[in-house]
Amino acid sequence: MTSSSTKRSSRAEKRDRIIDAATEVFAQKGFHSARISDIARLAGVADGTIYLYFKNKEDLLLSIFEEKMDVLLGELYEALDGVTDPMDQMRVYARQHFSHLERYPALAQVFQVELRQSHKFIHDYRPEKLWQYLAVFGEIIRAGQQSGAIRPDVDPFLAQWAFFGALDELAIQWVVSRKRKRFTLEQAADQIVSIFLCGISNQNT
Amino acid sequence: MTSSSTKRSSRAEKRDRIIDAATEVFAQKGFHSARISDIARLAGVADGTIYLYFKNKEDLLLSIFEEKMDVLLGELYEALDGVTDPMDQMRVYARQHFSHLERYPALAQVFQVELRQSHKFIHDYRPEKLWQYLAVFGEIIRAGQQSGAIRPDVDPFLAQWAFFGALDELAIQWVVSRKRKRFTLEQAADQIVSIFLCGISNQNT
Amino acid sequence: MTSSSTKRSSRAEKRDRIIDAATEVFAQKGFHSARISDIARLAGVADGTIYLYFKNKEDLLLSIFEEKMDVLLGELYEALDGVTDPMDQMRVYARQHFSHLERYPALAQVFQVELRQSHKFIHDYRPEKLWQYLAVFGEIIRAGQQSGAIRPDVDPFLAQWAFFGALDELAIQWVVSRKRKRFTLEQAADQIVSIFLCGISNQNT
Amino acid sequence: MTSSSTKRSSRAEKRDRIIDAATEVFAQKGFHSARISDIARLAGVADGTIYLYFKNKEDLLLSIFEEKMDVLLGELYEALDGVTDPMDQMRVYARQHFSHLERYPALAQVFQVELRQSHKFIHDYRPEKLWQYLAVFGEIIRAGQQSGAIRPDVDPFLAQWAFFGALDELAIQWVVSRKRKRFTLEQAADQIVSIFLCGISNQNT
DNA sequence: AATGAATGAGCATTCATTCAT
DNA sequence: CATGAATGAATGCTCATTCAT
Repeated sequence: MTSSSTKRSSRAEKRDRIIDAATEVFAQKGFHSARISDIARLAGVADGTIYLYFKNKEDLLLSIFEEKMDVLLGELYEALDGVTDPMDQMRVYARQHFSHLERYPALAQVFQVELRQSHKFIHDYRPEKLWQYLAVFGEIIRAGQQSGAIRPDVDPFLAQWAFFGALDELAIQWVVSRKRKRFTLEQAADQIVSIFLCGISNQNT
Repeated sequence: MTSSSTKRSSRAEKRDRIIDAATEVFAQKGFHSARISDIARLAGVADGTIYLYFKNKEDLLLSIFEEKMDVLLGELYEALDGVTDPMDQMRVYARQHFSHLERYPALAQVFQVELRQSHKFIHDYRPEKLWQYLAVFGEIIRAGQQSGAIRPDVDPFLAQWAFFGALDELAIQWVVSRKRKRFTLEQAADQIVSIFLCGISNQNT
Repeated sequence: MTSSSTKRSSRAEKRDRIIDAATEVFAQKGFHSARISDIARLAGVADGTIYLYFKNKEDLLLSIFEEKMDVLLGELYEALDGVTDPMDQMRVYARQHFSHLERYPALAQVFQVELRQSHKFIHDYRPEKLWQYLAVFGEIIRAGQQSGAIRPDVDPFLAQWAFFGALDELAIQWVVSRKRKRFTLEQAADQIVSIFLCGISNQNT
Repeated sequence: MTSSSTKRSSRAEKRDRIIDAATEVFAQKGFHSARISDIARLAGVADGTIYLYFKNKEDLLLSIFEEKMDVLLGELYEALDGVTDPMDQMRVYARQHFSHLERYPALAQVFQVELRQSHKFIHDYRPEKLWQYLAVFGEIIRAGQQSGAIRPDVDPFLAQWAFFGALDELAIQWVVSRKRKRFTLEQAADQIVSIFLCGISNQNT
């Protein structure tokens, strides 16, 4: 390993340490109450070092989003690999989404709660990674419509947001009802998929 | 009219003026950027006066929620009055929800965006009015299950959140995409209801 | 005394207390090392109160200049009152200038040293009060030229800056050589006036 | 040329590059706003390298003063070489002073403005090179007094500061009124010398 | 000698909230 | 009830300087 590659890897590693420390601290104290010095201490670096890697506190929050959305997207593609039936794809999509939140509780808190405290994220930011994530669902619908498995009068754009909204709301409720979980995410995934696939009406069965 | 009732009504009226001013200012500048003095000026009162009516800035935000949820609930009950078919009830529910947001854009901004900037609202607050609003939907489902119109294996609790999440997410997208709306809320309402009722699968038609 | 005049006078009085405290602290610790909290403590107000009267730390410094230049100008006019001979006027001008610095050592430090630490004062600010102060000297020259007492080939604009520069430099030297004064300001005033009036050449006597 | 002398000369050359870069950057952005990294980039060295040649940022500023005062002094001696008449010597002194500032505008900015932003330069530093520069003028006066050309009651110490103050103030005004120069330095030099030599009174001519 | 990544001290300023009038 | 002047807590960020390589 060359000196330059050592430096590069140590640089990336330090960046990761900061991202992870920030995720923990943001989850624990909330974005606004989290102090840069808290994050620095947990990451084992000086306050100023954070600013060598991130423009400011908000950029650090948005970087968590970018970084972890990459992981989430990667896992999604992997999970969908080989699944061809649109109904199965949706089930995999929902389960994978919730499974990720379940495995990374601090990240779940940041994604479902803290990120939305950021005025910038809500107002100015263009969360392209999220759109890409949603577009996967949109594509499932379009493909299903092509194959005739899905009703042609469904608007893929609206449907993907509705589906995501359902997932997201249940994820939020699951995150904020820390103590007494009223449901498991697996149950939730299956219900949502079932409703989206078949509706709730009894008339068609 | 007695002097005391005059005072009472003037007190209530002043409270309303503050609530409305706060809604405007929060919508315009965002919760965190909004200054109490901005709200006071718009309401035509002194800064300190606001603290005679509300405990603090966050209480003011939450009071908008409480106050306006009452209106929203009232309108919902009114709109559902006389509608008996569960399917029709859901359609009315969704349309009424969106219609309200459409009529009060500043309030929509506060409900869909600013309210969620409040650490307290997200973490500690128990938004009972929201639960009550959701429970109306849950009851529709339960009644439909009683009458056999709705599948018995649908969990009303999860379904109400999923439905609300879908409505909510589309409402957010509609609010934040200020300039170029990609859809009307009426379209969105009908799609969501259609999907919830019948699902997206083609197999049953 | 009406309530409003009481308020006004207490307001002006508080402003004065802050100005005086700032003068002391700036003189003692230097502009950059002086902390707002130091000034607030000495003035007997809260840190934030200072910002009700001044835009920021630099504005506070420049306000000392404005405020005290008014006093300086007032004293100058008073001292020149009734003096008609240009030569006498110049002598009065120089003595009055130095006498003021001598009586207010903290202010002298601020005027001669700290004010010039302000990037804004040097670069952007238009010290109109200073120009007015200088213009008094320029007028003396012009009047002297009218009456024939002063050489017509002297450029009043250049001469006023040269004269002020001489006064100013000696004032600086007097201020910074805190411990061992090598001269009195009275001596200095007389020498400068003598040189300006008669030059240093021996040929004319 | 030995290797060591090569190194020494390259060392001196690098030091000069840093001095010149610092002069430019200080003149352009002001002492406080100038960043060491700006200077390093312009000099083509690493940030840390500057600290191999200078103790700190302030030392760098003062080193510009020391370095360039040597040049100024050298030029002054050269210009005065062969001039024997005290009156001529003063004229040469003033013209040489201003001519130097005119030829090196960035240096003029640093000398007339930025140097005085340094708390250390004003308070603690003993600018011996400046005293030496002034002493040349003091010597002219003393020699003139010996020869009878200059009034014996002129205090050479006060006169040299007064003369320097006049030169200095006009230099500052010339530097800060970047856009619209109200006078040329040549005019200024001649006026000052004329006033110092003959005074402004009309009575002696 | 040279590098440049890492350090960490240091503080002006805002504005929600209070309370004397 | 209403006012609005006064309060004071609370911290992100910069950048001169260091030092391991």
